[in-house]
Amino acid sequence: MNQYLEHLNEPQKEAVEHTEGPLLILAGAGSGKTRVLTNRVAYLIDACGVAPWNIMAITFTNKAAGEMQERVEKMVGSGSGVWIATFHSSCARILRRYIDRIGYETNFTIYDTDDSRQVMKTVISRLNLNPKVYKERGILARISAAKNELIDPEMFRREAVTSDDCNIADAYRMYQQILKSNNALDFDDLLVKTVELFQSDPEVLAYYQEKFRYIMIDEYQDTNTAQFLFVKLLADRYRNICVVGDDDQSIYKFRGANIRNILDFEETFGGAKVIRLEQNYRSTQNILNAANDVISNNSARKEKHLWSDHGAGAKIRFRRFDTAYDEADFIARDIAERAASRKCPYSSFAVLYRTNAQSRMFEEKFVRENIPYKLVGGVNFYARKEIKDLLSYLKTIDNGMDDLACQRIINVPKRGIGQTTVGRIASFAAQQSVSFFEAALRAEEIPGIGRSASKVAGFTNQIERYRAMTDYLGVRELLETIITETGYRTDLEAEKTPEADARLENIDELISKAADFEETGGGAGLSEFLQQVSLVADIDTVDDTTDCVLLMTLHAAKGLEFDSVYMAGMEDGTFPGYLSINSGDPTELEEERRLCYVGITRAKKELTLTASRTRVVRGELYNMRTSRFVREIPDELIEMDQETGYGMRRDDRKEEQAQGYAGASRSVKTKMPAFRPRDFKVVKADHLDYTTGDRVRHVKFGEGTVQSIVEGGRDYEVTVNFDKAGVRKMFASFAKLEKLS
DNA sequence: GTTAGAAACAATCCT
DNA sequence: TGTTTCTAAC
Repeated sequence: MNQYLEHLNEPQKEAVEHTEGPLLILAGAGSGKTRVLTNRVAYLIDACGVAPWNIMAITFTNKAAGEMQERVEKMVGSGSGVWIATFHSSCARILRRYIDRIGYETNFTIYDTDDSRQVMKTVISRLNLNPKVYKERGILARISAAKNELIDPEMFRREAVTSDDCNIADAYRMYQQILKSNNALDFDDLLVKTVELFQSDPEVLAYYQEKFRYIMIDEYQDTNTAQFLFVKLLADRYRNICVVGDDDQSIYKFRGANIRNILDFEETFGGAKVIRLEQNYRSTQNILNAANDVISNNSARKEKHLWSDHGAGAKIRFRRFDTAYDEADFIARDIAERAASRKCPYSSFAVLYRTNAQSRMFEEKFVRENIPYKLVGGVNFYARKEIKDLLSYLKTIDNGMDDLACQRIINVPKRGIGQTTVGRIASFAAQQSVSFFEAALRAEEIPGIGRSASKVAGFTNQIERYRAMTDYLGVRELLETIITETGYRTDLEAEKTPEADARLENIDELISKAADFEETGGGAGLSEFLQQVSLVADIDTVDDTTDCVLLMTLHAAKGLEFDSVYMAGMEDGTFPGYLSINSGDPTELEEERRLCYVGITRAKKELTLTASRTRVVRGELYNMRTSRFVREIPDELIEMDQETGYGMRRDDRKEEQAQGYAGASRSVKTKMPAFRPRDFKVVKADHLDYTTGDRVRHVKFGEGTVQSIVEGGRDYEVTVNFDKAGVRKMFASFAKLEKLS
């Protein structure tokens, strides 16, 4: 038997061997689809003699792409040449080569959400739209939705009926104009423009159709219309398309994912073969049963029969606490205890929650318990101010048309170029219809610019020098030059605050990423570096070599698995989120339920669900009911907590009536200001354990010496000279300083 | 032109 | 609660 068929079950084998024609693999959670995909690639190359460069595999994350690439290379030898990438990177790669055929330049910039918002702000003010009615985020959401459906500004305009829609259509058109004049694309454009390129240039399309004779798409249930068309166009010639997905794991409707893509696959690609993978190799039967019970409450889905031969395993634990504080505390301690007693690595644990805002408390508790952890998501590394500043330098150097990047750094670090000057340059640029940078080059011509002209010239000279340097300097060296010469580093070093130090660390990290890129990038240039950097997802930065607990949202956990999973915040209003409860659209609740299904099925051996009776949302405290999803799991699968009595799973009668903030309406929320978790921190201690001159430890700043203690009305104000973090003033009740003997 | 402090405002999930 | 924008003073 072929080596790539060994250790596979029957349907898996069938999936690997079915190489010609359209194939739909309905792969339940944990059914070994990644294995099937990698083996299928290897099988195509080794057994069918397909050239590696004729194969394309689309994965959901860069991380998954990297892992798959690695595994394939291990099987068929290194340098396989198979194209394995995400939709977005694939499109970026294609556009880097051919976008000049549709009127952009190949060194285009990719705008992130932040950049898009900036652009939209100008659009709103230029169109004189009422900013009270038209928020950037809202308009951008509409535009994004349109792009996902491949609706361009003209079509949007034609279909607009209300005056509101007309305004949005105008905004959409102007937004695209600005992007184009900046030679920039937003995330959605990457797909839209690639499809546009394929549709308008038969030569390019034919080239890629010929190239990608075998196409595989993972997580097909989460593709949107633009992605579907991209795939459809590419596969049209050879029709060797294999898609893998699970309709129960479709969790990206908000991003335009169209579940019809997977449901209609057989019709779209006539004669498609369908294979179901229903044996689960990941979880115990208890976990699987819980997942099945929850998901069976959804109506629109393909029935499946997932089973496992791993045995029943441990019951699912459910714990309920008074506050989210206690909840986080329990999870941190529980993990610490289990990791120690079982001698299992921290990386076998994960804490999953619905929203990033929930992560804060876990971080705090994990620091306190000394548990190594990695927070996935939150503020994206590349969204940090210092990183965006430096990247804007690179963008300005790389793409002189990117006005946004240029305006961002023209006065960073301070060069004495203020708003008024920037405004004058911008209007001159508009009037002459040149880019902002070009206008800056001709600063002397700008009326009223006065003495600032020389300052502007200093900036443009600097940028032009850097541009010349790109010929002989790599990205890393260029970055280092910028950081030193502009004084960016010295400015931060002079600050001597922990925040500035953190920024410096981030900058060093960026430099090492640049160095990394130089080593592995094969001589690729600045545009490629910037592209790679703009397309990294949070989850991509997780490396499995460091042993730590992962904290992340349920969305980010997709595709991952852990021995022990903690799902926190199992409350109506938190999860499912109140928006989905109050929307009146049952499909939104079903999507949340699928998210719950995804979460449960991440667990291999152990699943712990936790909830809190109260939760602070935007500074206000609400009473919470246990999540309906918890109640959808039958009693016999759940082990409750006897010791503390916190485990009462069903809310008692009274609580059932008490209105959580997810209740029928928002007005019935219960405010309990006296109970705010913050409040009992502000209670002044009657005495302090330490006094002036004592050595103390702070959870964040480390060790230091107490310089003075001032008794204030509500609290003691303590001044501490920390060894690492310097002198800090703080309130005793917040600082929780610990005396060192 | 720059800064800090106050007021206003916000609403998942992600490339 | 946390962040961004506005305003007033340096």
